[in-house]
Amino acid sequence: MNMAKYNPQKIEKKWQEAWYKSSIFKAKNGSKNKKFYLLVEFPYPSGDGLHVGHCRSYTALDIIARKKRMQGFNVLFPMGWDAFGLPTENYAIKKGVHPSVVTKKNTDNFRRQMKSLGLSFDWSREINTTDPKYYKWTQWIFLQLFKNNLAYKDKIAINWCPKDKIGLANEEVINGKCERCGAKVEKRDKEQWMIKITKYADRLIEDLNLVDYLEKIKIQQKDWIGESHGALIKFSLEGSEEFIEVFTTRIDTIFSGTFLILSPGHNFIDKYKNKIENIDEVLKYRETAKNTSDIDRTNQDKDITGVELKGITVKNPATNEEMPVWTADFVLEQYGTGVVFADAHDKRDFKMAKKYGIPLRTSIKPENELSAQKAKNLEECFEGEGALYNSMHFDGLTSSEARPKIISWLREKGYAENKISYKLRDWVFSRQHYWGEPIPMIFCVKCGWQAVLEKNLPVELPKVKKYQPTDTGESPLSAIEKWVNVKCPKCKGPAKRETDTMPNWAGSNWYYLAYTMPKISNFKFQISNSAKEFSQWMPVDWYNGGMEHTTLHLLYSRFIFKFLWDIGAVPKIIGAEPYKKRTSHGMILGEGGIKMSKSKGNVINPDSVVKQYGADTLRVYEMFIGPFEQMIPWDIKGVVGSRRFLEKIYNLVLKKAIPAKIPTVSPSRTRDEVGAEENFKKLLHKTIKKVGDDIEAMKFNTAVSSLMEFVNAWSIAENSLDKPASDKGYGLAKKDLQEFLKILSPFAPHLSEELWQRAGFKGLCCAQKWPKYDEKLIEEKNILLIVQINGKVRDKIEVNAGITQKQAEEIVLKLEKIKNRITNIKEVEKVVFVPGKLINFVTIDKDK
RNA sequence: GCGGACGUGGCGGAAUUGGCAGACGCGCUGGCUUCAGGAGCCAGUGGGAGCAAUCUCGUGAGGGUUCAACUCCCUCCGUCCGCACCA
Repeated sequence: MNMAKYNPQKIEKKWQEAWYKSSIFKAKNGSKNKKFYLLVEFPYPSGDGLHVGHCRSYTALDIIARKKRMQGFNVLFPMGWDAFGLPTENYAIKKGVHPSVVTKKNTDNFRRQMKSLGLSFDWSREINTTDPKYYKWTQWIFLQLFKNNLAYKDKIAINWCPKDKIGLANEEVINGKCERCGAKVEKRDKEQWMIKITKYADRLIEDLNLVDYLEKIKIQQKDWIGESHGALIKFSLEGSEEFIEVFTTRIDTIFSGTFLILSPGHNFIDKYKNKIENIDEVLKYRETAKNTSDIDRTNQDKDITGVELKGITVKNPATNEEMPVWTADFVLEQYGTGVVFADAHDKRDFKMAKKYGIPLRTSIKPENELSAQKAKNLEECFEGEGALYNSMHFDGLTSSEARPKIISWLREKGYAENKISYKLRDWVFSRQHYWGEPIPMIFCVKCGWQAVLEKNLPVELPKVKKYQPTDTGESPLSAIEKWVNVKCPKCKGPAKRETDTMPNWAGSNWYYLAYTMPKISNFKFQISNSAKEFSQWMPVDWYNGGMEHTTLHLLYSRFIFKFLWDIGAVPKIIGAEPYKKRTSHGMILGEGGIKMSKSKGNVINPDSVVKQYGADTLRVYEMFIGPFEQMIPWDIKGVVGSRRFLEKIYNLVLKKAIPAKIPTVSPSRTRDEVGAEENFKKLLHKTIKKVGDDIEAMKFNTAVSSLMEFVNAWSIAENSLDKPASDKGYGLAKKDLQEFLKILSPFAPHLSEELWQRAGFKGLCCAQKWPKYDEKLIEEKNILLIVQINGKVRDKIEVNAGITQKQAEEIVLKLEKIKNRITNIKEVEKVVFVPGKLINFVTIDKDK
C-alpha cells in the first residue's frame, strides 16, 4: 500500500486557495435565498497574534456558517479589526513608529492566521475602525448624539488612571483598579464628553424581552443597569421654603427616619455654606472623602465616619419631627439624589447613629420574636421587611402593603412621588490619547461648542511627532496648533478643535452595520434612511462574543443601535434590537487550569499547532475540548487524539477503493450483529441528525464525539473482522461516504475537501447540500428493554419496539435469573412499564 | 453581602431532561503489525469480591419525594464567575 500519509500542511493551503478562488464564502447582496447574518466579535489586533481562545469562538461560528451555507442560506459571516487602542499606541511610543503602521502589521498577521485556520469569512467586507472611511461614520454618530442632546460636556470627577494617563469609564474600573494596567484609579475633576446612555436605561432592560440572549447575559445586563422602584421624598428645610429630595425603596420605614445623610460632594453643602455653622469641618471632611479611593471606601470593615451639618435641620414629612442633617462618605453622590434618610433599619445608618449618639427609632417588626425584641431595644439592626408599628394609621400593615399607601398619602400632601432609579450612569466618552477617533467638535469662545459640519467629516487624525499622553491630561493632539486652530463653523471666528478622542468602544458600536455594505467606501448613514443593505441583512441573527463584553460593548452597541433607529438612520423595519441571539464562549485556560499569560509562559500559539498537527486538528480539538460556554484548560495530549481521529478517516477512505456496503459494528454491539448493512446506514443517519442538532445547540463536543463513534464503527468493520469489510465487497457505500464527508466538513473542512476530491466526487464538498437524515431509518424496530427489580437493573433484552406490557412480562418472567429472584423470594406487588424503555417489578418479601 | 454557574473515574467530559451512570477523547495495561518507532491496529480499563457466570458499592456530604434520582425538593460543605456601602 504505497499511499501517502495524511499531510495537512500540504492539503490545507491548496483548499484555502480553492475556496478563495471560487468566492464561495461571499455574501450576496440582493440574493433571493434566505439571509443568515452570523457575527463573531471582531478582535483587537494585538502584536501577540491570535489566541487559541479566538480560534475557539471563530471555529464554532465558522462551523455554523458552513452548515448554514450548505443548508442553502445566504450567509453573511464577516470579519474586521477593532484597531484603536492603547497597546498599539504604547508600542508606537516605544518604537517610534506610527500606530497605523503597527496596526497594518498586526492585522496582516491576524488575517494570515485566520486564513490558515480555514475560517470562511467573507474577506471582501473586511473593515478597520481606524480607517478614515470607517471612522467618518463613527464621528457622524457622535454628531447626531450631540444634535439630539445626548452628548454633553461636563466637569466631573472621573476615574483617572495615573499610569495610562487616561480617564476611564466606570465599566473599565475593576475593584478600584484600571482594567488594563491594574494601577490604582484616582479621582480627578475633568471636563469630559458624556453620553446620556441613562436616557435609554428603561428600554435597554425592557427590550431584552425581544431577544434570545443567554439568560445569564440578560441577568448581567439588568443587574448592571440596576433598576429599582421606589419613591422620591421631600424633606423641607426648617425655616425655609426649600427642601431636599431623597430617593428610597423603603418608604415603609419613613416613620423611623430620624436623620438625613448627604454625600460629601452634595451641592446642598455649597448652597448653604453660610448657614452651616461648622462649614470648615464639613469641607475638610469632603476633601478627605474625595481622596479616599473607591477601593478603600468600599472596604466593609472600614469604620463609618461622618460630620453633622450644624445649624441645619429638616422635617420628616411623615412624623413632622425635626431631623439633624449629616454627611458621610458611604452615601454615594451618583446614586439616587445623593442623599438618604437614615433609620434603625439600615446597618450603616444604625452603626453611624450608635457611633455619634444620634437618636434612633424602629418601625418594622420582624416575625421572629427574639429578633423583634432585640430590634426594639436597639440591640441589633433589623433590615428586613415585616409589620409596621410606630407608624400612625399604617400600623399592622406589612412592608409591601404599606409602601404604595404611604406614597399616596405623602403624595397628596405634596411630599412624595413614585420614582425609578438606576445604577447605570452616563458614559464618559472622552479619552486623552492619540490613537482614537477625534471627537468632531469645535469650541468657539463666542458660540460655545459647535459640531463640525457633516460635509467636513472625517476629522482625520493629524500626523504628530509624539504620541505620548501628557501628565496634565491633555491629549497629544493639543500640541498641534495647525490642526487645533480652526474657524468656528457658526461665526467663522477663531476657534479650537476638541483634542480628546473617543474610547475604544466607539468603533464597535455600529460595525455590524458596516458589514452589510459590500464595500466600506460605499457606506453611508443618513436620516430617513431606507438603505436596502440594512434591511436585507439586519438584525444580526446570531452574535457570539465574550462574557466580559456584556456590560460594555454589548450594552453600548445596543444603546447606539436604538439611538440610530430612533433618529431613522436605520430603517424601522429592522426592529429596535441589533442582535436577535447572543451566545457566549468560555475561555481557554493554560494547562493545569491557570490563565494563559505571557508572564506565566503558558501561551499556546495557534501557528505552532497548525504547523505541527494541521488546522483541521486544531479546529476539531477546540470543538471537542469541552462544552462551548465553559472555561476549559488546554491539553496538548488531547490534540493528539483529534489528529488520530482525522488520520483514521484519511486512511479509511484512501486505503480502499470505494466499496459498496459495510456491515454494522458499533463498539457496544457484538460482532455477531454484523450483517445488516442497513444498521450501518442507520448509524450514519443517526450521526447526521446528532451532528446537525448539536451544531445548532452549540454542543460541538458531542457532535465531534458522535462523528468519532461513527468512524470507530467503520474502522472496526475494516480492521477487526477476519477480512476487511470492503474486501468482502461491502464497505461504506459511495453515497454514504459522501454524506459522511459533508457532515464532517464544517469541523475539518480541508480534509473533507481533499477526500471528496480523491474519492472522485465532483465540485467542492463545502458547496454541497447538507444531508437530510431519514426518519424511518433512525426509528428503532428493536429496542433494548431494561428489566428492573425494585428499580435495580437485572437484565436487558432486545425486543420489538412496539411490545406491550403483557408481552414483555411474558418474556421476562421466563428468564431464569428474573424468575428465580421473583418467584423464589418475593411476591410481585406492582409492575411499572415504560413503553419502549423498561419494565420494573416492584416486590414485597413473602414473609411479610 | 447580593446575583449566577458548578461539584460525575487517574484527567477533559457524556447521559434523549426522572428510566442501562461513566459515551467520546486522553492516560494506563496487555497484545498485533515477521526490525524500530508511533501521530498505526486489536483488546481491556470506576472501586471491592469471584476462575467465572455474577454479586455489591458508587455521581461533594446528609436527609426527603418516587417503582425508579447525576437529574426534582430541603440542609450543609466546597469551587469558579459577575456585582458590590445602590439607600
